[in-house]
Amino acid sequence: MKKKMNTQDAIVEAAFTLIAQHGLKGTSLSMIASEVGISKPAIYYYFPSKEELVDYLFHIVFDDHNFSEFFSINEYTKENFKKRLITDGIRYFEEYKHNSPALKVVHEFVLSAAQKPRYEKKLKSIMEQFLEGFEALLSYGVELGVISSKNTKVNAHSLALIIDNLGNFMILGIEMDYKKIWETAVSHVMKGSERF
Amino acid sequence: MKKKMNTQDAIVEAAFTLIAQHGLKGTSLSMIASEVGISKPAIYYYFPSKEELVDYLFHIVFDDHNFSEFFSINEYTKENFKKRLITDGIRYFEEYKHNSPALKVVHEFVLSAAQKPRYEKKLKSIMEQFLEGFEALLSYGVELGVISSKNTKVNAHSLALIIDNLGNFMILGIEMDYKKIWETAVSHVMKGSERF
Amino acid sequence: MKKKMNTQDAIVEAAFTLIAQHGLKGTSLSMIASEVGISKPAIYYYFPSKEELVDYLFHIVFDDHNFSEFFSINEYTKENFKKRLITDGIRYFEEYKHNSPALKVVHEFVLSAAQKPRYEKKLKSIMEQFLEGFEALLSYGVELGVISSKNTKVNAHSLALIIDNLGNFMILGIEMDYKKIWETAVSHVMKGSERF
Amino acid sequence: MKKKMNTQDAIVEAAFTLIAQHGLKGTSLSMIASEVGISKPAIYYYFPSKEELVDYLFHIVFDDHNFSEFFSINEYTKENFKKRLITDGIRYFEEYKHNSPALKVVHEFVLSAAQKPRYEKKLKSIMEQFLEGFEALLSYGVELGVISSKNTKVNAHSLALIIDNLGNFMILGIEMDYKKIWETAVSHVMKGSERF
DNA sequence: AATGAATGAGAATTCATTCAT
DNA sequence: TATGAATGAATTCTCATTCAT
Repeated sequence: MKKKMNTQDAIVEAAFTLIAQHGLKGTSLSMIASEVGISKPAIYYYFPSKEELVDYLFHIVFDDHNFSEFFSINEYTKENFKKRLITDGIRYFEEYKHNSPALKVVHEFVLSAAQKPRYEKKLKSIMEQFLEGFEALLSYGVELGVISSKNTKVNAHSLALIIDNLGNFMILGIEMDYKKIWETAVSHVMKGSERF
Repeated sequence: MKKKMNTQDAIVEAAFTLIAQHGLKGTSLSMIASEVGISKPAIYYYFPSKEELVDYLFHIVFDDHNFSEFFSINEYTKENFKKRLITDGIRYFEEYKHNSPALKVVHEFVLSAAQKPRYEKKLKSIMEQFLEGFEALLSYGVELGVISSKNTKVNAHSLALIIDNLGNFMILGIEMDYKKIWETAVSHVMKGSERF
Repeated sequence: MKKKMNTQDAIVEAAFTLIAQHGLKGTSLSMIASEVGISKPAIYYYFPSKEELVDYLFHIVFDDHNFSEFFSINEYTKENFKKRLITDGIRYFEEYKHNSPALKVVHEFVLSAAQKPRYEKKLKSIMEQFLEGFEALLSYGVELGVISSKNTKVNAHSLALIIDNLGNFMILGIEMDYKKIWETAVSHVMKGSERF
Repeated sequence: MKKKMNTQDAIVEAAFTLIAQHGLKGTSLSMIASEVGISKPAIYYYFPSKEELVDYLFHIVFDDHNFSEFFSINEYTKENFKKRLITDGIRYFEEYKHNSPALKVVHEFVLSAAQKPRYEKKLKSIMEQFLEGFEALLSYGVELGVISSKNTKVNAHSLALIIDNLGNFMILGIEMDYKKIWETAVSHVMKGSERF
């Protein structure tokens, strides 16, 4: 399957793996080159600089890591809403369990965002997109009459905060009843749950 | 008060500020030395290596950043429980607003934990302590009769996940109704909130 | 006319322009290739190495930049000698004003001559040719009876030194009364000027 | 004599020698370091970058290479003016014969001036200073009554052009009657020489 | 007639660290 | 309690060149 990757893909993959292991600054072009089995300058044939290689990874990661990738709003119905929201969420953070390098790399980007204004903007917008995804989903739930109409925004953000951090805690290997936590969080936003 | 800091403290403080700005790997001893106004080798008089300096910072950060620093369980009463939990929580993540270097450094450590097993363990235990803090607090609430007796652990973890991530989102400057989200989360764990 | 230059000429022209701008060592084959719009190895189809390309430029430059190109001895007469010498000289250094890349490249070669014995010889012979050109011209003037018969060689060299350096100063953009200086120099070698 | 130079001076000297031989771009820090017998980073202890090292050389060269270094106007009298001007001039370009690296480095700077605006300005001002030096000297000669009062500026510039280029031709090793040329040039500007 | 892919050598620079003083 | 001087190893990146196609 992996048989004969082209060099560019091999560079990208090696970069992912190594950055996941050693961090953005901790990964040098030498490391990548020797992982791929090519010479250092060969990388420059595909990417004009380390920065641009990292940018490329950034886009790959976040293009795969958006809300709609995990929660397809159009498949939600009145009947399946709660169940679907629960299972989609579980699917989302379960990915962390498999410890895909991409997810650790996301972490690296979050970190470096604090230092690189360019990333900060992009990352912020991705996060906001994520929040808006939940808002839209809950709004749709309100339309369907299955979601409490009060505080949609606050509820959406709460769900986003929880599910995002569940992944973070998972990476650290902290034991929690992830599914139960998520189920509870979802239940709180379902109709009949509001009392305040 | 700050007048004549001793060199060691000056090094530590400079290291904090710089790591917050440039990251762990992005901060060199040169930078620290010139920030403090001493020579590079002077740092070696106080710390045998960069690694040990970082270790020292690590301990400082996490000794100040523990649960009981923000939530003093013994001041909670049946009457003030909810209010207190809300205000203590707000106080916790409000600190992020002031953007204290220490908090950005925590982030750096979280990140580097993925790469340094030594940190990983320590960090994990700190996180778990944080979770246990919430568990203990909620258990005390159950005793006092103000907290739902069901799913104490799940509720405690939910609170921890939310409050921790509220800080993360704040660092990125994402606009949310932070207080409302926290109030809602607290309300969900108060007695009378349980229905499922 | 220039419409469809062949690749070789395009390489040469690009090389000229770029060397004039960035110097001999500051101009890489990559730069030339991308200026021409071809691939780097394509240059190797026309020139076996950078060195040989530079050699080629060297010859082009100095074949165009010889004495007789500017001073056609056979058009000088007793009557027009002074005037002609003045106007030909002006024409010579005025070319510097137009800042032709070729002239900056000459400079580069002069410089690199100090480092490359191969160029040194060639350059020296070109300079000597230039000096001999003036000697021949003045000798002819002596024959015609318009030029002081004393010190012909010294006078010729003086003229050569002045006219050559006028160009150098022009490149630097130093303001001088170039024409007056040249006129005065020419006058000094005309008959009747000698007194010592 | 050379016994125990300090490292900085050794770096500067090595840089001079090597730049004279291989040019500005052709001289690497590695070369300098190994010539001095130190490690590459040691150079960075003394100079923050190659550029600043070159700047330093630039200043050294031109501080030693100014008009008043060679022509001390206050030692010129009515009686010794011509003789003095001739001998000072000879002393000036004779220095080229000894082929001091500094002079070849000047050449390098002249060349690179075309590419580096920062150098261009500096170099231009040095050249202009040189021209003004001759103007001032000739003006003084006019005051003393030994120099033709006509065209002082043009005469000064002519002398400057000749003496400067005599050095250039000397570097190339072109044979000329340098002294005679200079003597003739000086004679032309002395009183009694004017006729036009 | 030209290119895509790759490389070895070497450039400038930075870093953590050492050691005599 | 510090520093001046120095270093080995590493970093990103560029360059002239090669070669199969």
